[in-house]
Amino acid sequence: MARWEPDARGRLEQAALALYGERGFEQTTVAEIAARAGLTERTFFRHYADKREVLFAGAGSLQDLLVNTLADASDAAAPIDAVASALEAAGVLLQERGDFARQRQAVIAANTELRERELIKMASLATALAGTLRRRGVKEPAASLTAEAGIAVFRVAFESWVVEPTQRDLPQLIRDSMNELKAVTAGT
Amino acid sequence: MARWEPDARGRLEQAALALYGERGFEQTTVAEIAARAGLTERTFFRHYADKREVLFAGAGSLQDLLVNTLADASDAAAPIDAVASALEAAGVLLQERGDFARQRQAVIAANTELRERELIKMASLATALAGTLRRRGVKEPAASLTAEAGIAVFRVAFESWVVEPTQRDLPQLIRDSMNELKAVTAGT
DNA sequence: TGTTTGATGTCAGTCGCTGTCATCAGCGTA
DNA sequence: TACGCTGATGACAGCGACTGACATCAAACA
Repeated sequence: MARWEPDARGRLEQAALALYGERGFEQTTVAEIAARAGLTERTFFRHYADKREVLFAGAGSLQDLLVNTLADASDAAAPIDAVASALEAAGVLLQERGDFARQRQAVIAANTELRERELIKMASLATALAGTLRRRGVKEPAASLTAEAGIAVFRVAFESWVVEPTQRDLPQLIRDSMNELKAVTAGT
Repeated sequence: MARWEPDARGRLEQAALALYGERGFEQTTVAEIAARAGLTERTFFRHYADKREVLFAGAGSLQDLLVNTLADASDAAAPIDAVASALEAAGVLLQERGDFARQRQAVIAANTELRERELIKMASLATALAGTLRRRGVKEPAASLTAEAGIAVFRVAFESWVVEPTQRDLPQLIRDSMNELKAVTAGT
């Protein structure tokens, strides 16, 4: 017989997403999240650094997927296209968790502090992509610019995917956005 | 005879920048900032929404300059080049306040919470630029992509300008970064 | 001269977050 | 079997960020 119910982290994440969605992020206390998960406030902070981080538990695996896909991309591909393929792989992952991703994004969009946290996670993705590009031989500032541009493409595509009523294909939206960026940066 | 010393906001900003630089952001309390400015903690929060915001008082005027410059750009210029000229104008402004900008940036770079705040300010700039582009007739998602790409260029250029020991010209760095982005997104 | 205004002070209170110590089922080991 | 160790959790005190409510009082105004 286990001493505690298993998967404390999962229960905390579920409780937090539900409460943030019902009452809003600011109107929810950490004590309430912990109580719904059958735990105490102190235990919440043993699992998550702060009240926001509980919504971003999956960021690490997304970053791993991005970096690994980019690292495995063909050397023949131009850096921007290698980044594009990595972004599409991330798009596939997010689309598989479609309902969860949309609910989570609605909560984040409703609160400025959560948007801040999301932005720094995106910046972390860009930094990781830039490092991988450098390991592939891309020099600075090309590596950082390619990575930042890629993340910008991803952000715009994800934004429209979340909002759209008709569930368009996220990887396709990413490809479209990338083509749009190329068109927009092409000289007149 | 004035009832209070004038320029409470300016004194708070100076005190905050100095203390954040000396002890670090986390090790500084709002009460200490207020005391150095000859005020109370409560008054600090009447001028700034939170402990971070005191470092971003100039963000509004920077955004105004960006938007106005973009709005006044020649209709003949491609959107990305109109954005580039606005970014260069912002670069001139920052370069004029060179020492202050560098000291401020060192403080921000040293703390994650401050980097989060800076990222959302940059995102706000991108949103404002995208709106101005739309008013100039650019459609979505081209407007958002152009704005986001422009901010990415600005971020990379500003980063290297801050770090560089030799004080290269910031507007020139922005032009170089923009050209690098165009090269990087050009098809193979 | 009386009134209003606006920036500030004072104080109490909530909540995010941390340090510290106690608890106790399960595990390995003698 | 008995014993000690481990690791996840609970309990509690405390700090600092931030807020609401009320008081103050010089300056501007009627």
